[in-house]
Amino acid sequence: MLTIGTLGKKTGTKVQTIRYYEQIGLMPEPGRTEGGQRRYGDAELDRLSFIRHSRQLGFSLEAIRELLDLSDDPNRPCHEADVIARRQLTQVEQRIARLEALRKELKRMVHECSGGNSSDCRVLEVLRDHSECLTDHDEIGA
Amino acid sequence: MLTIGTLGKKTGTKVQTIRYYEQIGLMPEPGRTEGGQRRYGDAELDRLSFIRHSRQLGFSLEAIRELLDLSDDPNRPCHEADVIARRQLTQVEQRIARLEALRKELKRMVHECSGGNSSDCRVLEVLRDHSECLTDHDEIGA
DNA sequence: CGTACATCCTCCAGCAGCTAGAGGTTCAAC
DNA sequence: GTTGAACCTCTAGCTGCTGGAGGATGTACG
Repeated sequence: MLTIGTLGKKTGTKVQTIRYYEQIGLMPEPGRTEGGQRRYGDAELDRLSFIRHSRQLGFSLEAIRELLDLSDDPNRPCHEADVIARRQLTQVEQRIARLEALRKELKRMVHECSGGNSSDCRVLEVLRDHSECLTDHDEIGA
Repeated sequence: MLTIGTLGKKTGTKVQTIRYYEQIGLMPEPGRTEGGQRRYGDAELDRLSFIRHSRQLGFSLEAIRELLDLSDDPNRPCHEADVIARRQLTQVEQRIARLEALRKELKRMVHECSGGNSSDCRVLEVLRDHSECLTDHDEIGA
């Protein structure tokens, strides 16, 4: 039986985060000691590891909820998990593409800086005037 | 003189967002009509364009605040703006690197899915067991 | 058995960067 | 004069946590 602190250490999760996961129903309500402290078993350890690992791969908590539901029911088709993972992959690829565009623009901006006063700073100038940009980057960064 | 709605349309900003920028001091308090409605001039249009464009390039509102301060004072050295832009570039590059690692992992996961039941789903299996991963990806996605 | 103190508990507030809605007023056109 | 779109303020909510106050519990040591 693990305390919440030990569980946190084993999974690299802050204690408050575990309680938060419980609050939003991602983690089950665990057993308690007589005094009211949470105690966890191996099932919870596995579940939290799954959650954490999914987070590291960038899945949203909602996506993780779906994945956990699938994982809980061994008869559901694998296809569903695959769809979620592919969706995540697409999102990651889109974000990379956007960030690449930003990187290009920023690099250009920075390289043109020649070190005078802000009155004739290329960085500020580019920010002032979108028309100097190579790409559209309509959507907001990140 | 522009209404807040027109200013929003010209800069691709929602009305509430403009008011939010005013609230946090990024946009100045504009003049008002007798009835209390905001009216904007060209200076505000330029300023908001600058803010929006910087956001598109991924700068945080805090960074934008610094850039605006620089922009407001033509005697400050360009160097400062350059430092901010380079910092941003570094952050973007780091995010790209992390996302590339995620992409690789997700791709591998997805390709291995052969379409059975969730009981032997590779996607779920990989999520369950971090040790199957190629990379470390300690830090959380995005 | 008593005590120290690390860890636990609940509850509430806050971060970025907006976004949405309620409930009411103003402006501009017809 | 009247309509109706756009404005106003205020509050609350989104994601995914994180931190702190103020107090209870659990365990180790003497």
